[in-house]
Amino acid sequence: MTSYDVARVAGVSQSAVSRAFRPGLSVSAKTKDKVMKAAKKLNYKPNAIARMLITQRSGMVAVIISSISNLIYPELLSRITDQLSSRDVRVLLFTLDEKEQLAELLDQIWTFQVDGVIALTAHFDHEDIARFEEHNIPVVLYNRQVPDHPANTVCVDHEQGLKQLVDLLVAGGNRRFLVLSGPTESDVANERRIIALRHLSRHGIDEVPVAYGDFSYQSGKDCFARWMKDHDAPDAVICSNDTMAIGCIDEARDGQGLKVPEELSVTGFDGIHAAFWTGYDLTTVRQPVNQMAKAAVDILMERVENPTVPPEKRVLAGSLFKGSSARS
Amino acid sequence: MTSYDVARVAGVSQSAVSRAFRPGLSVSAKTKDKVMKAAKKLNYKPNAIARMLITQRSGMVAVIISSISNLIYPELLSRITDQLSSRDVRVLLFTLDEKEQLAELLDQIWTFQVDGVIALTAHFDHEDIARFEEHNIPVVLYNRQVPDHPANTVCVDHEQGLKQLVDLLVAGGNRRFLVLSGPTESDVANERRIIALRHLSRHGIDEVPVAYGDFSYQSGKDCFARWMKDHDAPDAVICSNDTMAIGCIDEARDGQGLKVPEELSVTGFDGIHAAFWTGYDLTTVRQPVNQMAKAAVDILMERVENPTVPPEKRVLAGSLFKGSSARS
DNA sequence: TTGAATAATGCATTCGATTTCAATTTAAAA
DNA sequence: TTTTAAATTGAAATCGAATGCATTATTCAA
Repeated sequence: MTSYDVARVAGVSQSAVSRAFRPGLSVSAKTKDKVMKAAKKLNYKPNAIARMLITQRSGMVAVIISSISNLIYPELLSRITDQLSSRDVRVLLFTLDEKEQLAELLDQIWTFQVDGVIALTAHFDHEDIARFEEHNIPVVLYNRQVPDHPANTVCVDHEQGLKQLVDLLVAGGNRRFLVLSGPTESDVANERRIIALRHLSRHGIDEVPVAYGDFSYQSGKDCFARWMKDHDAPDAVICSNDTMAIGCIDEARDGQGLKVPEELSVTGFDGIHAAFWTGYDLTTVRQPVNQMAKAAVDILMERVENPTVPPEKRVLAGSLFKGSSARS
Repeated sequence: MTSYDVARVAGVSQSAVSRAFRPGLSVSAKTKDKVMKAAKKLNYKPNAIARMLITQRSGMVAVIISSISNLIYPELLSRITDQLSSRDVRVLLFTLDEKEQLAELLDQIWTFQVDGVIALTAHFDHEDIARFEEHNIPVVLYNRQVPDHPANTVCVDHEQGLKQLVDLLVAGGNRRFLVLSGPTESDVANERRIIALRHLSRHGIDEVPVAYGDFSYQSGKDCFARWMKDHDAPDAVICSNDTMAIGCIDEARDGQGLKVPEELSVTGFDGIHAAFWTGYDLTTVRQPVNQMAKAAVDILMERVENPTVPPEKRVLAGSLFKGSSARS
């Protein structure tokens, strides 16, 4: 079923059919009506691919996601998809586990002529961003900054969130800290670690030890277990994300026989669903996922409409959730 | 950068460029080499959209997902995406929360000319399947059967998995059961409930009470709490999925002060990551997500290549995981 | 060396809609 | 009723690659 078929049945030209289906174009009510009737009869729907080819707009946005197992991403992905689809834009989903796959992935993205990209991934440096600029494809990064390169970014306010978190822990009497960080390759991990250490230092708490995991539950468990082999238990463990914090709590309780929070405070970051399960009831900083998804889509689509709009970094405040996993 | 540009630089025809980029077509090594050199120089990549238009193949598969918050889906989605991308097929992601949005979603799918559909959703009846057949778009359903309508399906073997689970519980001395089911609108919930009840009955255990939730953590908690208001604690709760089971355990421990598994056995179904966290260590039936994702993609792509292949239902065995959430 | 069979190549058409431009119709103003 | 401006309309070009067909170049056997 093509627009020509509809045109024949409706007794108008093919151009008229096309115009009838695009809003705001010059068609008389009578013609439009004839076209729509014929279209309904033939069950005609305009072919999106032909439209993409001629308009040079695909109506698709690539969403690139690493480690979907990080539980913050499913919800984020869902929200982003909803936001985009309310603007009549589709999501082309790419997963990216290894940095090595990036080159191939970028080729795919060019050939598919996506209108824009939302990157929920760490495997993206300023060179990659530059390549998108060459192709005039706007990109929005999530919780990620590229040093020395202005880029569209949506970030949770780590500074503000971690300040509140650290203040709360110190006020609760915690003095001997351990920071359980994500890997040093991760900007988010580095930022969270450095900021947490800085705020501790402002309370006069220095030389705080750091153990490194990979954001996973298992690494939270293992890192804490390894630490406890050679050290006394700290008062509090500040984890880079909720998943590690949950691993740490499980290890503390079941592996080390420590009571949380009586003998050990544990905090997370993100506000994943599981953090609020009563078995954990994590003290954590919640990312405003809805607003962040909306912000990412808003920023992106504004640049899609108008490519000359300069890059923007939008920082959204997180909210401290006072659970029962930490003395406070 | 179009194939014409490359053709000019390489000193060949546009057809030659096209042929150089498609495998198995008749081009001499010399021509191919000239084309590739020119393509590299111009940084040319074939335009996927133009290709779609002429070949009538989009190289995209629609994945429709409801309730991404069901923790089995993120992993599944990730596996499916990997499987598809290894076949050089992209994922167009759609979320579908309300049945009402389905009509609009289907329109989108037609216009985008996807090569196939993988449906991780309950909102799909045989009428919808029939419409896909009309459009010659193959569909694979996940853990879902459409009565009286042959359809491509990948299912975990509920029968076998639940038999093992029930046998284990009975062998462990559990006699007084409660079934915590997902909603009756859900086929999966119905199947799991009915099969569990049947197997209990084979052990002479009849008239087992059922409470209904909606697969969510909160509903697991709430249902169990509500049940305990008017009843004595059962020996064991068989839940329709892991998330409800986790909710049930949290309510049992923190709300009702019951020891799991000493005073209450709780089992789940699915094998989500959180089920294996030591805080829960759920006895559950694990879906072989990798194989199921692969099976779904295999079945789908076979029908994409050859639309006359008849529908197939593939049932994969789950594996019983004996955690410490149930006496056994 | 010749002829037949095969491989390589280019021309021109095609996919299905959008859009410019010129022609025509309609509406409004005089 | 005539003139002018505005709104509709259709013809034709366009987006960028794939491909059937006819032509030319190559290979191999005789």
